[in-house]
Amino acid sequence: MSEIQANQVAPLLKALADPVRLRLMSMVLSHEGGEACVCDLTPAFDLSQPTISHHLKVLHESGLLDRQKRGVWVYYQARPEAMEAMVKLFETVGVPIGAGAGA
Amino acid sequence: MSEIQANQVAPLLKALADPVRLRLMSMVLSHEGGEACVCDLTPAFDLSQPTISHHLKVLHESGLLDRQKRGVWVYYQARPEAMEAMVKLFETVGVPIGAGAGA
DNA sequence: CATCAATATTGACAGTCATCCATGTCCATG
DNA sequence: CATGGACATGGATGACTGTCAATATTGATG
Repeated sequence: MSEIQANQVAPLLKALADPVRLRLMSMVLSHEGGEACVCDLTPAFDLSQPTISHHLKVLHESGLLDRQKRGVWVYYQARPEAMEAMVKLFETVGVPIGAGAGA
Repeated sequence: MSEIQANQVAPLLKALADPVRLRLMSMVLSHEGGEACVCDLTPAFDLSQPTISHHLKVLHESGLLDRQKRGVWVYYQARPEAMEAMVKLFETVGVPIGAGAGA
């Protein structure tokens, strides 16, 4: 792995290397339609709304989540490459995605 | 993905979420015998020896690398689970491991 | 236009991190 | 036992991060 590649991959891993952001990704991926409104995500955490907004921004700016505003609500959806990476990651660590067949 | 799982996986990703540590893992994995001496690794970076030692410690303590002292030299080798995870990760981002057939 | 609800932004703060220099530890060897 | 080389540890420091409270922005609705 070249230095250049390392410098490209590391920020993506950094974006995922947080329990809250991992769970956010997981929730978006497993949510109906592959997308979730902020209002679906925020209540699942014991964190303030700005904090969740911050984490979603990190995931968005690192290219893992797409943003889409619909009316007053904002929907986030995993980008295809992110989805592939997350699925492989979850596979590796034994996390079920859609069904409940984890190790 | 449960909160517990997220709390388990995040530290592993955090350990990998650094360009230097990614390259260290890659170098150890692709090195002959799947192991590398610190003296093999340090010269590849423009960093001080203590800094490399620190990164190796992080990888070791997160369970990704095993340590083995042989005489004056210390050899690091990837643990099997780490190897699997890294291979999948490299697959996902298009990094060749042994041969040179990357995208 | 005034108000309310959903989300983002700003500013602040404590904690963590990557890095270095200096030094310590351990082992081989003369 | 003294020396030198390989590696680790400790301490310091500047940069970044996760979090919150307060506030701004935007869209729907009366």
